[in-house]
Amino acid sequence: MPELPEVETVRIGLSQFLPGKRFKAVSSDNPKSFPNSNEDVRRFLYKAAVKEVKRRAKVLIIDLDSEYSLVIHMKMTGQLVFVKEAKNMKLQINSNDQNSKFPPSTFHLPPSTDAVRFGAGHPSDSLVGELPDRSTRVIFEFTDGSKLFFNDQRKFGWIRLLPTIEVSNIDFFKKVGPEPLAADFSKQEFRGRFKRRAKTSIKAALLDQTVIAGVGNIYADEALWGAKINPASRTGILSTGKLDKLYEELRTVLELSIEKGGSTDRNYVDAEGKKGSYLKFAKVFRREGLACPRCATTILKNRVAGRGTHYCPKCPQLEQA
DNA sequence: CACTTGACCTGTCCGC
DNA sequence: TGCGGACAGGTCAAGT
Repeated sequence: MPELPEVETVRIGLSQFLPGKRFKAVSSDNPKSFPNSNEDVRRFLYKAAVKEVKRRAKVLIIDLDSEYSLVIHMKMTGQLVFVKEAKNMKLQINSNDQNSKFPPSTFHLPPSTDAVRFGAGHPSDSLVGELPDRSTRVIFEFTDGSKLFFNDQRKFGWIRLLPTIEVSNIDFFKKVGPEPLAADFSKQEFRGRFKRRAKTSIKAALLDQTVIAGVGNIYADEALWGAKINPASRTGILSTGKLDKLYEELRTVLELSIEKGGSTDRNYVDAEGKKGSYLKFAKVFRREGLACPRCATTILKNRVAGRGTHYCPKCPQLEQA
């Protein structure tokens, strides 16, 4: 999915457009993507307005003035794309999806309108064409005619409408670790979080959302390269100095990526449908077979913690010598 | 508990 | 060109 920098980029984008917008209609092709009942939608979403768009870990939270919130996890392939002004667009979503094991939603379908993309960059900067497309799972329409599309090829992602006060009680939020970019997140706390995971690889520990929030496969590999740590290293053998270096590198990499609008490997786009450019700056991710920017050794890719893992085999050794 | 593996889905790419 | 298998940015539930 979108990792922390991608979700943060979407949050920043949506924050420009959504506050004050009032929901008029929602449609969904798939209860897995949006399981709320029509009754909940009618009572707490329709006529509610957006107050604020927030993020915790890789999850977006849209607070409404009905004291309800939309909680959104994009998982691997989710996209949230805002489309301003639209007319004559066909809204029969996923009409070709005859094999779906879920019945079509009975949510009220928005009136026909015509898509005009808002803020779309040059076509080559966009992965999103006419919307809705066959990956569109949920469409929100606002009273001014603008729309928010939730596209999700693999259907792992979800959106839930919950009372705002219950958001922090969902299982994921009760267990998730601290925000790595929070001003009060210290090196000491970072080191301490890994004690529980001493016997696993540092890569598995970084990906564990209950240790630190928001790190995924791209930034785990990038931060470990920055700190000259082999991703397969057992967490327990890493020195205080090494973990401190990892703390610095992780924060640097996450901040740089937010500045670059996130990473687009395959599906990720920002709130206006545009790709992020961080991968141009990546040192190891998706660079297997190329030269390490530091020591020119060939970058390898293999499996660590069940995930494709990119690393320089030489840098950590040079460091120890 | 800590740790690993497979499942959830669809699409694409690669080798035969 | 077709077909099977591996793999893809993330969690979960199960197993040891």
